[in-house]
Amino acid sequence: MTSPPGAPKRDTYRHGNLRGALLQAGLELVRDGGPDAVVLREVTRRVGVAPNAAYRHFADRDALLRAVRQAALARLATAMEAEPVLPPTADGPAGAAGARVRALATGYLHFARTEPGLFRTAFSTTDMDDTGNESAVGSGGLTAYQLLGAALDDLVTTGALPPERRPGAEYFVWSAVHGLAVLLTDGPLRGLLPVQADEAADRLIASVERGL
Amino acid sequence: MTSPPGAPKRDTYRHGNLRGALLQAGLELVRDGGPDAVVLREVTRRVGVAPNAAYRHFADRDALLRAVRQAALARLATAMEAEPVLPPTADGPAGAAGARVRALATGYLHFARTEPGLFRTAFSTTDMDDTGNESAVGSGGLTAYQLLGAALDDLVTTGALPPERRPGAEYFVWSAVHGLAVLLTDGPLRGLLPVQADEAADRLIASVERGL
DNA sequence: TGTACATCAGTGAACGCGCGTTCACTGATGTAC
DNA sequence: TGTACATCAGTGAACGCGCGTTCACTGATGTAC
Repeated sequence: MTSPPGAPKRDTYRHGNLRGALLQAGLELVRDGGPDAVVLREVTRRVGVAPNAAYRHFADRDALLRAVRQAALARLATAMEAEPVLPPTADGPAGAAGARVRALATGYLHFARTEPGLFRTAFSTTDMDDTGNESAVGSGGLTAYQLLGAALDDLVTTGALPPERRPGAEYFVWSAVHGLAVLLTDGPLRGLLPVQADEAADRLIASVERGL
Repeated sequence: MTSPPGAPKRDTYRHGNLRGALLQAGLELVRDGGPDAVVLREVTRRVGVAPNAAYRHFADRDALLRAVRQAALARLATAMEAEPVLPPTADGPAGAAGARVRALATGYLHFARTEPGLFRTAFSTTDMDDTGNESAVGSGGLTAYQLLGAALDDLVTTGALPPERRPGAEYFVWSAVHGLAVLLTDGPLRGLLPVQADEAADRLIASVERGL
């Protein structure tokens, strides 16, 4: 009467939280394998359930993948919030606001490099359910995009950023940081040594501040 | 004795340039569909040849995909070279060098937005055959990365960029431009109207120059 | 407290699909004599 | 110039695979009386 090895034991007929378990398994798969690793049969296999059981909780494979993507986006937001803010380089509230922006950028890059599978999944395209929607928020209740926007607003109110340069500023910051993250994670720069990547990240963040 | 409709006619037993034809078909598929659209059976179908005929010219599906990727990278380099250089904003060689950098960035973004499938394929990851290698060069014989490097060197020799800021500068410029390209093409910013995307691109390029 | 019943989460078997790849082959082409 | 032959590009048929999804089902749970 032993369960098959590696398969999760289950004593009740009902699972209890199958939806959550499927999502969790999806996240694990995605962690090393990216979005394509969300294979319905494999996900149910991991949870120890028949393949079609998933259809009680997700309309189809794509719905499951979307849920996994939202969860990955939420983790990104959480990682950005959690990144420690280093001592400001300048005094006063303006210096603090700058330090906050740097922390967000660092957190973004750190997440991408530590969790490349989750990062790739978070930005894998399917349809238009975007970063700004739904359950993509971090522990603070804001999305990654909203965190950045708020930090840039602070830059303006503290006088560190001229108001006329505020519009569209998030596209610039986001692009630079996202670009490096993608190049390091998935792209031609994936061969860089960690030290080199660190240095590239530092230089990039400095250049971004200068460019704002 | 009519050939099946849509299938390319072939009067000789030998194809003549099957390798080239397969590559061409791969590029067409990739153009709308990205790297996953390189399906060996579909490629041979388009060329009007038995599926296994491809194995005379490519070791396996992945080898074909790699060749397509190199071709896509080459087209990117060509597009960057071909982008017209706008009148410089400053006089002298320094102004010209700046205009050249702007043209490269604009060409990059233009290619990504005009040919999202090719762009995505060019940077789709498989193994370590990188941008800098093999047949990824444009019509001028340089890769995209080399074009950028040369333009940044000119910035230094003309005095527009302090030499101490030259090291690693390509990572910053490349990241910013690549990041916007990815966000617009594949990512959360793909919903932007063309006008908005244009403006974001202009602002980004201005910020990058400021940040250098 | 006990019984009848509706609900609905999970099952088991099956489907059709298109894929990449292998095999032994065929027959046009180019070369050696 | 003519014939024999080796080469090797493309063929035809078949393979095993794992996938997503559908179907009619079973049986534990929770509720109504």
